[in-house]
Amino acid sequence: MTQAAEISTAPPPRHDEILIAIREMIFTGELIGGQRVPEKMICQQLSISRTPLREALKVLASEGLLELLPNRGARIARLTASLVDEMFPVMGALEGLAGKIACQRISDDGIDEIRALHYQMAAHYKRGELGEYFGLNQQIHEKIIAATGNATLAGMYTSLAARIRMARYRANFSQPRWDQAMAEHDEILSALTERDGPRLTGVLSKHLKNTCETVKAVIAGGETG
Amino acid sequence: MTQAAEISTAPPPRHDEILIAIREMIFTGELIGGQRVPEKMICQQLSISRTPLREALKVLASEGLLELLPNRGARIARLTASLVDEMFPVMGALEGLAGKIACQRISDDGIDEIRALHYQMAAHYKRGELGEYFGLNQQIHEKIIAATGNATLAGMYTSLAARIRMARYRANFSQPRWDQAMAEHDEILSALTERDGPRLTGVLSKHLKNTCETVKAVIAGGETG
DNA sequence: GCATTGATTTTTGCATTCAAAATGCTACCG
DNA sequence: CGGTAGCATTTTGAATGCAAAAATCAATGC
Repeated sequence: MTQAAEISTAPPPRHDEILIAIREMIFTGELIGGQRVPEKMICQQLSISRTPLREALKVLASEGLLELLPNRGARIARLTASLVDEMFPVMGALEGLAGKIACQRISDDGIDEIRALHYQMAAHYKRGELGEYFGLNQQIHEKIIAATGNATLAGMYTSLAARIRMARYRANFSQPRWDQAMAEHDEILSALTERDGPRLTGVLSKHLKNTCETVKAVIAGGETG
Repeated sequence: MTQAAEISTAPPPRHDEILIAIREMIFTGELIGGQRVPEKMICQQLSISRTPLREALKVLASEGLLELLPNRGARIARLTASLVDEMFPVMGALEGLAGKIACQRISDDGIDEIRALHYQMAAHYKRGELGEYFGLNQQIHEKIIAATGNATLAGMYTSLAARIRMARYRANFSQPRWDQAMAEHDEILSALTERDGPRLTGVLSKHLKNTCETVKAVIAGGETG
């Protein structure tokens, strides 16, 4: 085994980094829904040429994060209420499946990790730290999905979650809604601890329905981010 | 309104056609699992340059139909048993959701269309015409998904179905299995006619489990297509 | 005879270039 | 004054060209 083995010391492919960079620009709100994306601008901003950029744009379009208008360039996808109504039932089906499988397969250590994240999140909730709360919240949901050991499921979930993140709905996260969400998370942790698949699936579904309403409220308010 | 309006008389984007062409090459078995895909070869075959081809390859990779090895080109994805075990539960969740929604939303005409497809399929079954059977089978499942009116759901389903189609499992479709599948389809039509969502979901799930076993049998037999 | 090393060839990744479509502007006409 | 036609500019779509990495092959040493 004289070769460098599997550890890739090679420079990372530009194309992937561009993908990540643009996704980040969308999530941070640097690029917002409906906005056109001139290739030249992004090229200068990232110091790359148009070829790898265009490759990344095609992939992002296939993920639904932006739309390509032939001969008229790309624009950031706009999240409509009807799209949200489409996406959340699918999210529900995926998370429901994940809940069921996770209860069967997650290790005790895995549950402990989620519990740790949960209490961290609860602390941020009590201190009113919304940004930190959302970060932990996302991590918990991802951990549950990851606990299924199903990469296909995880990939689809992540893709859908990314499209919803475009809404930046946390801007419309009222205190009552926050209280409710935190209570739902208590239930989630409880169901997971008891490895009660059906209950976890039910709670996740309820949690998701409420999130859906919040997101739609944001969109209806004109903030389509 | 002097412009050409929405009717696109413009030449279709090469990039999309390439995508479709390569997908077709995978489904027809012209490109088989594990096989490397030299850019030059495809370029000559389709009479295009490498730039749009590479854009298409990136998209296909993001769809899971092929994998990109940095600096080492693309290869057709290989369907492993563990991947199939991942994909079918997700398919089940999606089809289950589709069954539920379809029963609520499908029009009577929509049911009639599926019924027509069903009887056509049954005729091919009786005549032992496997290829035609599979074509109709695919159309029926797609119709059920389409009846939900949920494009996000349909897109995810289609993407997963495409990856499974790579297995060309019809090669291993025994007569007993075929009899069983046809019986399941009778049940599917029946549940749909009665608009019995839970029953439809259950039948689709059973149908899918059997398909999963058939696909895995093909893979285990060395034919990874 | 076999393995290893080095040069050659091929292939990939990206930048650049060229052509076509769309956009914006100006001048002209009603 | 408003609208349209024509031209210039900008932007996208695709082909080509160039540099780096990988694969291939030959020669050398053991």
